[in-house]
Amino acid sequence: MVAYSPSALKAELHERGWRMTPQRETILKTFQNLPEGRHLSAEDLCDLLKEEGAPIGLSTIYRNLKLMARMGILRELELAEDQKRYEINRPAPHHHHHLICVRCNKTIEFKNDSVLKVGAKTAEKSGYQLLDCQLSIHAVCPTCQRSILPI
Amino acid sequence: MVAYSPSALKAELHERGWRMTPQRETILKTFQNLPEGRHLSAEDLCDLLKEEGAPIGLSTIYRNLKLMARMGILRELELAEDQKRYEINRPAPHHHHHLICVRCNKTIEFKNDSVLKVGAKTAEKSGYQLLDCQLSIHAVCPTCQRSILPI
DNA sequence: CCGTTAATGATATTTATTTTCAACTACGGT
DNA sequence: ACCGTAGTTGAAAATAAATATCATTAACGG
Ligand SMILES: [Zn+2]
Ligand SMILES: [Zn+2]
Ligand SMILES: [Zn+2]
Ligand SMILES: [Zn+2]
Repeated sequence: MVAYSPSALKAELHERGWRMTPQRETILKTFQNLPEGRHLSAEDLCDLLKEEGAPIGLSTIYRNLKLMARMGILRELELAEDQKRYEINRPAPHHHHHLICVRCNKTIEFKNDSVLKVGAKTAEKSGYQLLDCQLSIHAVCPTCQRSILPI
Repeated sequence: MVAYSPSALKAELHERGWRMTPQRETILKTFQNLPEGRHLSAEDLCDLLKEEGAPIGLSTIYRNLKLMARMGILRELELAEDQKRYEINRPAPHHHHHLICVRCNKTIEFKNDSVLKVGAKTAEKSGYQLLDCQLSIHAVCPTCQRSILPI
């Protein structure tokens, strides 16, 4: 789990016989400039780039979100919703986890280095190359506990 | 996070004005009797029940998997695939986490009580009622590291 | 046993994601 | 700087997980 620059991405792509493209650089930079706590779906990103005047086709976005997640550059999150969301994958001390209300989807980020250490050690012990380590706590927030609305 | 019996499920359903049904009991018992390490998708469960001569409609299965996950009875897992998978949610010492190869989806379960404690404490500190706590380690398994096949 | 109302299940629908494929372009080689 | 190869893009079509619809069934309190 390392922080990526556009040139580092380019180098790793070339290692595999792949190419750097303006679209890939745009996507990487967009996530790097996103404030912490912002998690984008594929459509969110598509809309955001359109607004900023640098539109990228939705298929390309889907393809590269998956690619960059599998490279360990992005984290693929399932925040108790019906679509995947992504954020940049940064090492400690930026690395964090998510506490998610399963009813209203309100999400709180929190940090805990010991969990990250457990993840790194577990992967290493089995000879796995670590890409991402995420603790997801599914729970009911105080507001939803009070609400009468059913599960 | 408690272990559920059919009667405990019935009691909690009644608290909310809902009903116990044979289908709900079948689903609960099926997951309780499943060996550790078995994770079923909605369609897996539908097929399994059909084989066992106690078929349940797919809509009913989808509805109740979601319901029981939101009650904390089942865990909803995203095991690096394109569909959600479920398993019974049992407290320590059965509680476990998942190490997932993002390329071949091979999954290893492992236990770590300290992570569960972090989850419980984090939820409590924010006044959240804990339902499930899952550490997902996304990584590349030894076999896939060796393979030439691209990400 | 009855009446109310939640639950089921076959079907239709939605929608996130993937696939297809022709046009484009990154980039290694000349 | 120019080619040629082969990876990439993006619009459109296809796929499939998940949800909604709705007539029928059945749980359960009285
Ligand atoms: Zn986050
Ligand atoms: Zn909530
Ligand atoms: Zn498991
Ligand atoms: Zn693998």
